[in-house]
Amino acid sequence: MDTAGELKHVRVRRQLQELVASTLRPGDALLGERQLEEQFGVSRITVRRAISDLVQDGALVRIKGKGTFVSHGLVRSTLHLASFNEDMRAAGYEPSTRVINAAVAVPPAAAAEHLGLAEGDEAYQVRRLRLANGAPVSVDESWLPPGALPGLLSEDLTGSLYRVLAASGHPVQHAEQTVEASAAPEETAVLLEIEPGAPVLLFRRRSFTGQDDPGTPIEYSISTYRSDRYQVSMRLALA
Amino acid sequence: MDTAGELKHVRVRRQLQELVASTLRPGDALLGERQLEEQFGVSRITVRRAISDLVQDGALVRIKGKGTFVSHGLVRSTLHLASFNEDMRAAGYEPSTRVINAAVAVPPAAAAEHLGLAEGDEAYQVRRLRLANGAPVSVDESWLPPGALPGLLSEDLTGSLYRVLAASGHPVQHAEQTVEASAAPEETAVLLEIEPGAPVLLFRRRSFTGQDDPGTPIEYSISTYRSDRYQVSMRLALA
DNA sequence: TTTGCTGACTGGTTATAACCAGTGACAATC
DNA sequence: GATTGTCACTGGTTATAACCAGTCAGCAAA
Repeated sequence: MDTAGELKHVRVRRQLQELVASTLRPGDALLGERQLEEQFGVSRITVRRAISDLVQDGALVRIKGKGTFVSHGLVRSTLHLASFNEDMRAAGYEPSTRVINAAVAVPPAAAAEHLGLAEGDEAYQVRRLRLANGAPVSVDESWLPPGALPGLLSEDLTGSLYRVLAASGHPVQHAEQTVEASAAPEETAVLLEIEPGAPVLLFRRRSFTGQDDPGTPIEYSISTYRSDRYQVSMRLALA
Repeated sequence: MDTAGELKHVRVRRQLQELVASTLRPGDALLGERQLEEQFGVSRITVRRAISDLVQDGALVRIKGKGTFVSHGLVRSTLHLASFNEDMRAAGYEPSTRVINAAVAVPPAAAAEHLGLAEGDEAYQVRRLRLANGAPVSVDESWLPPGALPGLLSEDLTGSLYRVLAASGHPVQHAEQTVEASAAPEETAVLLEIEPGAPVLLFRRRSFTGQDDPGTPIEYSISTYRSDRYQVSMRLALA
C-alpha cells in the first residue's frame, strides 16, 4: 500500500502518529483542529476523524475547551488479535523486536499439552524482546509445532509472528488468554531493565488456526510485560 | 437525564438498539442510511454516527454495497459485570465479605475526576475484604457519590454492591476497567496474607449507570487481587 | 487586590452536499 | 442459456458551514 491511494484521514492519522512518536511527549498539546486542517490541507472533519482514531487507540486525549494532548503513556491492549507492532504504533510508539533465540527445544508441559505433543517431543521455541522507542516492554516466548511449520526458523522473526503463520497457511483465528501478575524472574528482569521480583503482567495464550471450533492449536505463548509500560483495558457490559 | 436534552445521535442509537433488541434477529437488515435519516428526521451523518457506535459495540455489522445487519451474536469476551460472589460460586468456592470500613472521605484524584467531584469534595469510601472459603482473595475499595446515594452507609455492604446500587435506582449498565500488575503495599499485603511487595493484579474500574453514552458515573473502584488466587481469562478474536 | 465579564480560543454536534466504490437485479446481446 | 453492461441501490469519504458548550487570559469595575 503506497500513499498514492491513501485515504486522507489515514494519511493525517499516520502523520500525527509519527509526530507523537518522534517529537512530542506525554502531556504535550497538539495544534487545534482548525490549525491542523490548514496545515494538512484537509477539512476539519477529516482532522477530527484522524484524531478520533488515535484517541480510541489511547495515543491522544481530547479535552473540550482545552485541546488535544498526547496521552500519558500506557499502551492499552484492547483484547483482540492485534500484533505487538500494531499496538505500539497505534499508541504512537516505534516498535522493534530483538530475537533472543529461535531454536528447537523441549517445551514446558502446558505448551506440549496445547500443541498435542508427547512428553519429550521437541517444538520450536522463539524468544523475543519487544521494544517501544528502543525501550524494552515485553519478553515473548512462543512455542510452535515443527510438523506444521517446517521452515519456521529461517523466517524473519522480528516482525509479526502471526503474519509469518498466516503466510505459512496457518492464520491465527482466535486465541484464549489468561493474565496474571507475577514477580519478574532475574533473567527476564535483566532483559526488561527492571528489578528482579518487580511486578509484571504475565500473559499465557493458546492460539488456534483454522475455522473449526476450537480449531487447530498452532502456538502457545508466554509473554511477560513491564507493568509500567503496558496495561490491559476492557469494557464490561451486562452479561 | 430525560430525553429532552438527549443528543440526536444518542437518541437514534437508543432507538436502533431497542429495535434490535425487540424485533430484529441476527442477520436481519436495517433500512438504508438514507431511509433512516428520513425516518428519524436527522441528517445522514447523525444516522451514521449512531450506527457506527453500535457497530463498534458489536451489535451491528456494516457491509459496503449491501447494507447494515444485526450481527450474529459474537460473544466478545467472558468478561462481564458478574459479581465477586457469582465468580467465586461459579468456581466452586464459598464467598464471603468483610467490610473494612465504610465512611465519607476525600477520594484520590482519579476517583474524584470520574465522579465529577471538585478537589476536596468528599465521597463514600467502601473498603472490603473478599474471601473464598474463608481465605482472602481481594481488597476492594469503591468510591461513590454521596449526592446520588444518601443512605448508602446504612446498607448491608457484605453482599453485592451493584445490587445495592440497583436497589437505589442506579443499576450499573457498563464499566471500563484496566488491569495492571503491582507490588502489594504493606497494608494490603497484611489483609491478603501475602508478603509486602508480592505481585498482585490491580483492577481500576469506572462504572456508569443510566442509558446514555457514557452514562452517569456511579462508582470508581480499585480492586487488588492475590495473583495466585485470581486470574483473568479471555477469548480473543480477530479485530 | 479581587471579582466578574468578555472575547477568542478550544472541542462537540449537526446539517447539506457531492462524489466514490461495492452490490446485485435486470435487460440486452451473443 | 450464458455473458455482459447498466442502473439504482448500498455504504464510505470529504467538503463547507453553522452553531453549541467549555476554557481561560485579559481587562474593567468594585
